[in-house]
Amino acid sequence: MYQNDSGAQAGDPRGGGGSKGARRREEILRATLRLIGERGTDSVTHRAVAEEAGVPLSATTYYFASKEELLEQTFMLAAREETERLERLVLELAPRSLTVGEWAAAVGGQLAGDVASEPAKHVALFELGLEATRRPQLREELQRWQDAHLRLAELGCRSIGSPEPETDALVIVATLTGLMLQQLAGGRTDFAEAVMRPALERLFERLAGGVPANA
Amino acid sequence: MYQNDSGAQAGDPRGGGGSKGARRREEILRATLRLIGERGTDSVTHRAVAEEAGVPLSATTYYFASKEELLEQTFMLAAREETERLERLVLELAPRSLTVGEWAAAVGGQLAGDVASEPAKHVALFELGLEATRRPQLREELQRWQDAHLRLAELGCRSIGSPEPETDALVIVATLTGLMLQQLAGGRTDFAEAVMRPALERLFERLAGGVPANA
DNA sequence: ATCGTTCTGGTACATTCGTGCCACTAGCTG
DNA sequence: CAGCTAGTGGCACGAATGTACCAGAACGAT
Repeated sequence: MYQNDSGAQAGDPRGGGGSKGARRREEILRATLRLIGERGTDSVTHRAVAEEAGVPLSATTYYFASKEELLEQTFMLAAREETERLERLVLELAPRSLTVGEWAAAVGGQLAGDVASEPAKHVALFELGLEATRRPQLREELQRWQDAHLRLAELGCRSIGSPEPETDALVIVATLTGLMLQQLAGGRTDFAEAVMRPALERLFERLAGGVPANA
Repeated sequence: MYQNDSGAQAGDPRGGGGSKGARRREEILRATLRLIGERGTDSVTHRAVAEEAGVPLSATTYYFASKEELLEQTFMLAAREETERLERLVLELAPRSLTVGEWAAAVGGQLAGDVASEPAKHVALFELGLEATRRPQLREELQRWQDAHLRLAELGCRSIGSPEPETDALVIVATLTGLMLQQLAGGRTDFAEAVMRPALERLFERLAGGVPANA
């Protein structure tokens, strides 16, 4: 039995990693993610996923005991990847002692770029986040995810000399979440420059202590 | 034919408003909202809605031509009500020239209270917002909704003397959205005091110009 | 080569789904 | 009264769904 053996996935899922079966498993998860983002959670059926992934119907029931499990695992994959990406960004930026304006530009640009280049993935993350509202197991994972975000934001806040890094991290994570949602819902192409950047510049600048971003 | 005649609903839907049929129509919409919030968009089927609303199956197809239309109308009902509620709050607070701390307490308390007392409704709003990502007609309504929020936030910003009310409104709406999402996902009972209030106090205080909230 | 496990791909089935249909009642207009 | 429209409620149908099942391929270990 391969099912329920969720501990076997590759730690490094780039290109050719993982055993043969693990790759197929991941293909299925990615297909699910694409479906959720493009056509909504309703459209996730074993058949639709199988077709999207290019595998026979039974492969989806082989790797995942039920539709519930399929959705859970999809969320965990997406959340893990997203956290890693964010982690890379912050850990790369933090030691450089940037100005607030540079932080805003870097974070905003990266975030808006990510959302714009993979909207389906981010829509799916929100959908799954809401799904987690109702499923205890997903809820736990979601909580871990939120905590990771908070820690990263706190790190950034300390790096710009925030006097209240914990509260500020709370505000920043909430704002970033809200902005991502706005970008997804609004669909404008100039979101990064027209909304995300100015909003973050203003926010970071004020939180840092009132120094104008371009001073 | 009653269908597609979406202009007929009551402007004042308390208790006994609207014609006989309009009340049933609204009952169906509210049942749908409850279902979405408690069991997710997937669980919205004609049969489930009918049972939840206490009407026969055919009533759902009589008042709404399709499942799509049912979801659209549900979103519009929820969005309209939510906007009205927010509008009432801001219009009541704005002329009172409150301090930033009072603003934070009022807005945060109200918002957290609303979310806590009707979590299903707010989950449903987010779900439908995501759905709007894919449906042009819903998207338009969502845009109007966002704009209303922005205008209200801008009004509040001017009332606390923000030097950049437009950008600040952007930040505030995004933050409130993110905080609501956090409250829904986290499920902690002390969210209002432990998270929402301090975050908003800090944010409002900084945006207003750096005066401590309790000064 | 032979065995056991992992994985594959096809098919079958009971259930649930959206929706169309129709006979019927309620309530108003003349 | 008749007649019309809005609204009601039960039922049926074809399509889609989750999932079980099974015969066999692939493949490492002995």
